[in-house]
Amino acid sequence: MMSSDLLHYASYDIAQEAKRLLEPYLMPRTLKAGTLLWREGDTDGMLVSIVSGKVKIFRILPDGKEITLYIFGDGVVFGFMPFLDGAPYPANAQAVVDTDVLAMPRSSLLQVIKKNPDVALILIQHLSKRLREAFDQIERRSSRGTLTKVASALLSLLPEGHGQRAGLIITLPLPSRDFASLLGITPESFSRSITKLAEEGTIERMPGTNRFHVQDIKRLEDVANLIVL
Amino acid sequence: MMSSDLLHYASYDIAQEAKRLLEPYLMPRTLKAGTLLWREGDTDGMLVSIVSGKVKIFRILPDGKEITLYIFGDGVVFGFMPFLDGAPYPANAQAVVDTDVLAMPRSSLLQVIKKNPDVALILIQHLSKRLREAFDQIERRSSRGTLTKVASALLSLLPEGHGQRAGLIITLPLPSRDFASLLGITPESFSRSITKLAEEGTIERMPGTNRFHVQDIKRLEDVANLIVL
DNA sequence: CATGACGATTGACCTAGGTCAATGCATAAT
DNA sequence: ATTATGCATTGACCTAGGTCAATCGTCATG
Repeated sequence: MMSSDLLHYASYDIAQEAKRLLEPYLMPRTLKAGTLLWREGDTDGMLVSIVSGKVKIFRILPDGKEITLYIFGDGVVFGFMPFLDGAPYPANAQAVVDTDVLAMPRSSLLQVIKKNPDVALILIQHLSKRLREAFDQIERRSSRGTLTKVASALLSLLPEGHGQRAGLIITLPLPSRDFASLLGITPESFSRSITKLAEEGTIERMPGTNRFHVQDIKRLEDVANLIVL
Repeated sequence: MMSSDLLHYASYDIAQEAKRLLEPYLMPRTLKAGTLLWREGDTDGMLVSIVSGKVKIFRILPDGKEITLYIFGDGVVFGFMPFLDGAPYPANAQAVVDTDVLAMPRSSLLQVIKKNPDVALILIQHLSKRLREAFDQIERRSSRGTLTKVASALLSLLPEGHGQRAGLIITLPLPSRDFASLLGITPESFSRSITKLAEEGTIERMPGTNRFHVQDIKRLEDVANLIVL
């Protein structure tokens, strides 16, 4: 089963704890939209904690297409992989909007780990989480049916307890083009799926915004779960 | 760029070191082909080191299709994720052939980690490796062109220094059906790609075996690299 | 207001590859 | 030897969805 953390915000204590430990070494820095933090293959980089903004982790295929692995949002800590196993960054990182971060150079991180082994445990948990998310990505990209992908993606964006909340409004945290890429589909396909959902009354577009009003959440869940018949 | 470790054998010191540390706690066990080591969602399991055999890590989609995430071979250590972050196993594990393993129950692993923090570092390296491989999977499944996938998969199975070795023989380590699933394609598509490669003289079938003779390695590399023109 | 620019949307088209079904080819079982 | 079983292969078919191109909105700029 997919846990469907499509967008990544730091949820809980792990990130907090990590930040507390690392704080003394973190340096504030502002990244203009479009800035590359590092490229796939780079061996030198930094550990980053996002204060506000969004960073996209992606790969470029030989034919030039890019595939988005993650979109990281406020509070997420990342960029530590090369420190852990010595191998280069496995993907590119780019700020998709103006982004404020706290950053720490390679050397400092190694110091901290030596001094405080607990940091290692925290990193392990981060890695585990990433790995689980990667599995979800694989599943997402392998399962067929764009409609399904879109529906489940929308569901994952619903605010907290969607028991029968009044405000069943979904806000895309990204331009739909980028969102589509995160789902491994084209913007056109994304749009078509939205149109289909709108036509059958499951959701309603809110023109001029990246928002949708959910009319029939039960139906949306059905579509997401591939209930064929 | 993909590192293309399609099949996973323990390559280097990490696994050795891990095994040395864990040895006292490991119990030999034999798994008949088809045995499930654990299911996705299980919270209780074990850490496993393969002595001989193969284990498939896979997920089942809601529609019943299964997607193969890894095939682990001799020497690989795996199954530790739930211990690290407390969450359940993210996928199923099944022996695909009769397999001899050394296994360690959950409780023991926790003890060892407490006693010897270095183990944590080793686990980190394992996790990093897995994560990188997962990215490769994502890339593999996202890139289009079955021919490309098959060609690069075959290349990754070539024995060591394929400078201009005499024996350019590729042996599929799995029935082609399973191999196809690892590539995220159907057995039929796999077969078709092989046929195409054979027709153009790039490889030659060796009937009755899971083997192929590579005639034109340069060409094979070109195909793998998507060199369109 | 007019113009441009950028993204979302829609339509028309086309193809890669999944599905289903038939056939072949081996080894295993009787 | 003969049948049975299981997988690989091939063929025919069909569709999801990628690609390309045209249109439409919306917002920013002069």
